[in-house]
Amino acid sequence: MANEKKLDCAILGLLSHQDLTGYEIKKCMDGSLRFFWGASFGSIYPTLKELADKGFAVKVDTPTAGDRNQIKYAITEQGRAHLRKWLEVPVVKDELRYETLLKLFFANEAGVENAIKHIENFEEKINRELPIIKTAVEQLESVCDEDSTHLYYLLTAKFGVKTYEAYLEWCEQAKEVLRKQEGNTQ
Amino acid sequence: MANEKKLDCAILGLLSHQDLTGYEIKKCMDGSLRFFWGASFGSIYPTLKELADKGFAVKVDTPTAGDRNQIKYAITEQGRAHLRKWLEVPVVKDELRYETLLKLFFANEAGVENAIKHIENFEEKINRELPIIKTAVEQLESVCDEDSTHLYYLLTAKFGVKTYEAYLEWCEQAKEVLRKQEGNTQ
DNA sequence: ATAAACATGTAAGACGTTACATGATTGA
DNA sequence: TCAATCATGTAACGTCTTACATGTTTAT
Repeated sequence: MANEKKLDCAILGLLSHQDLTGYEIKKCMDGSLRFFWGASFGSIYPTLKELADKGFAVKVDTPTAGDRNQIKYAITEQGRAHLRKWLEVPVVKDELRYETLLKLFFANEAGVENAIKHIENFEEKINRELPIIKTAVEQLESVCDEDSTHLYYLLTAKFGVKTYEAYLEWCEQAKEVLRKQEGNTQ
Repeated sequence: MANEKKLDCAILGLLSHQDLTGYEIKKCMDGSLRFFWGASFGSIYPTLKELADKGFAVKVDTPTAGDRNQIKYAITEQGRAHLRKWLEVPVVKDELRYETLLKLFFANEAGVENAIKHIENFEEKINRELPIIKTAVEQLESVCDEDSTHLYYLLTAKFGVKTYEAYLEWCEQAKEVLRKQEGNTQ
């Protein structure tokens, strides 16, 4: 019960908000879920078929946009029940793999400048993403009474802002420490 | 070049600090790398063999503790070169999968109380871990001149403190928002 | 016309976890 | 003596990514 395939639940969750195609699901993953979840086409399409096989989702006819190759899926009652059951089970594990920190941890082998470079790359990426999330927060704050799904989206976006700001503070601090070191040994 | 198997590099990195057995490597993963990397025995032992096959590591005789079933590994010059090469390549991607946020994002389907529960579970876990990391920071700060590997360890630990504190702030905020909601709709 | 984005899918392979199997050593 | 920890390993299985294959539609 606790070890459901998570992509199943992620997709089912998206379908619980609205009917979607595989392509649109990918866009959600790269959009609102971007900073805490991800999936490739190569996993989305097969999973969507599995979901249909299990009766958790069904293809729906799209009268709109006639014969674009689209296949829209809708969640079924069974699918909704499955999703709900998963939601009620406690989280098993948040899986974090910061390649940046891994490289930093072993940076002794490659030198201070190299370490600073990794931190700067990380910082740049965060600086690119943060304004996007902040914009999302503002938009969501203005509409979050209309639909309670917005509220949860808002909370995850706020999580993004909090952590990204913490990242940036750390980057400053870490660079400073390393620059001092640079003077001493190198 | 950029797509090295990361566990190879993580283990090589640990071996660059000191000779280790598979069991000890696992303890490092569950210790100092805990909050940003992880690996199971089922991946460590086979990887260690692969590393030996490739000439990146070698078994070393342990005169100490004679015939305990230990197999200690040491990094070779080739292994060190491989590690250095990986360290010099920019980070490909930090992979974050917050199951907690995934459940929160779709919490509309299971209700406010369920959402609060997930946040509280998350909060508890962070509250358990944070003092451990803080202790590590203090210890590292007192010895970080002796050995520059300590400096990098310290920086990653500080990252942990920063982000964990941000998590906790967010938890408070998020619970407050949800408790307000609870009054309104449920 | 043509590039970008839309749209779906498969196959191969990499990677990792869980569960199992086995046994020694240490400390209470 | 008995539980915990030390210690190594394999097999089955699940999951995901990458690369490939294919074709349409839209906007410039």
